[in-house]
Amino acid sequence: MSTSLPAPAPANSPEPGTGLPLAPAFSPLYQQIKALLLHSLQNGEWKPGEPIPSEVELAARFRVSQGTVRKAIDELAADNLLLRRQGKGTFVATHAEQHVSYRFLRLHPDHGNPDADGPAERQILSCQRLRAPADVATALGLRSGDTAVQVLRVLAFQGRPTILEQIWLPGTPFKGLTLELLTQDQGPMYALFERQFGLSMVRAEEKIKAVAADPDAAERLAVATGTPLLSVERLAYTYQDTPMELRRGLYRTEHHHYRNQLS
Amino acid sequence: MSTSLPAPAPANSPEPGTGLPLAPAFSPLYQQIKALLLHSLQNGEWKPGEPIPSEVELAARFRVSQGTVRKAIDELAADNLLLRRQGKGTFVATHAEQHVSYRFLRLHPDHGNPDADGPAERQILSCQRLRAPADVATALGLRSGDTAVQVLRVLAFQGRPTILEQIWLPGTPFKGLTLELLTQDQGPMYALFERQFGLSMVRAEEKIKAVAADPDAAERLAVATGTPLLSVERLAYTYQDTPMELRRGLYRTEHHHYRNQLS
DNA sequence: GAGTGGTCTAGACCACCTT
DNA sequence: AGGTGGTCTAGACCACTCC
Repeated sequence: MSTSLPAPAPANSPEPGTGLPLAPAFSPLYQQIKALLLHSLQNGEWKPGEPIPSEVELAARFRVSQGTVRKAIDELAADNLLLRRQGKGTFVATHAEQHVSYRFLRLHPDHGNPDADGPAERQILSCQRLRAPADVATALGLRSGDTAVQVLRVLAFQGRPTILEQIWLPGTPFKGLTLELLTQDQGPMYALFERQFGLSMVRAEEKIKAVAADPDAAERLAVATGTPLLSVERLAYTYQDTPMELRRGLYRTEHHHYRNQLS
Repeated sequence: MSTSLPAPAPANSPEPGTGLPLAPAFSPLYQQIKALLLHSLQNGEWKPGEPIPSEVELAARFRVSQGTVRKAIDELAADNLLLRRQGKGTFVATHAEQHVSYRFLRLHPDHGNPDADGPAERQILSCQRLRAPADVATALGLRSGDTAVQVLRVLAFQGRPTILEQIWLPGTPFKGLTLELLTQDQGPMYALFERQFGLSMVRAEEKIKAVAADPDAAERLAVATGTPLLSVERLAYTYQDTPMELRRGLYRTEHHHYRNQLS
């Protein structure tokens, strides 16, 4: 059998017209399947939390052996885009109904298990539509002057304000995001983004520094000005690897720490 | 064919003698192969940087199909214990001759690529054998009062002292570690551990906080007392998941940041 | 050309969940 | 019982590396 797909198959061998096979342009079948699955995910054909079709069904749809779709799904599951559950099916990953309440939050209490603090108390301070500052526009791929949504909020654990966040979102995809929506909602903000705007935050990069609390941050976090804080700048991406959120957080670390696994 | 191995096969079905199959005790063949490969790695049968036998050879040795050893190797490669190179073979991961000079160091310069700073200038401040403090002993699984090696060092980038590290190692496995050895060596410290002591650091956990520089750290890092610093406490493990190193680092972050990928 | 890892297939069987 | 994902096999062929 040929290693390319019937209908939407990308070129799999060096272009016959050109004499310059600069890029080998070889992509395995399962990678093509993976790309097709990714398209279905980003098109919303299967929504977060829902099951995708079974492996045999997908194999039939793509005219491919089950082993090949298995390998495609394996990679998507390794990237946490899909979730396999033996005997039940394969499900689209979601930030809602997750056992860990905040999938991307790496702050843990110093003592006890990750959820020892109980649920976070959340307080939205503001939600405004502004012209994106230059650095924000750059990070989010906006044109300078484009409008963006800025959200300020504080998370408290056990009554102690611990995280102050400044969140920037591109204005167009997030049209209709209001303070009411944010205030009434409970559960992770990323779950709300999935429900209300069909935007799934799939991966993120964080840049961490140690900074001194300025007077404003110090007041909101109830610490002395100059207290060392973790500065966590997160850029979150959707399926298409499009940056969709810039989040600047200040974390108190007297009773918590940022945890990371290396390998 | 049965799903257990001829010679050293762990029980694969509920024990016939007991009526309490509390743990299903089912482990797939490829997991058993993986465990055998891990033993060979930790026994030093194949050393860091060296190739392991080919898939067909391993399949013959274990009386198993190539696909099964493939799956075992796949998982070890995903954990960064092995490195596959098409056409050449599968190699034992190493901290030496790695393209990235420090596999576990997540500190990046704010501008430019990760290696824009050039090689780090390293200075060993001290290397002593001491009785392990209680917290160190606990972390390393030592008895209180056991002897440990403490190393202090500073890393500088572009002439600017940036990292101050206090490293604790269990005394017995690291018998013979001296200041001379550390000073004369070039290349990552973990590579020296592999060569001299046959100990491979395979994964690590880091706990990060923001702290103020105390007078001593401030002097060694050439900053003002009270300057916010990243406190990075790393516990590094060998193959057997045995903690083998406790490393407490203070990072300056005026021109660098700690980078992390979330998914 | 020979050896290595990488892909793809087809079929059998197993473990888990639901009905 | 029937569906789902999970394991294992055997064989064919492909891409990459080295001689």
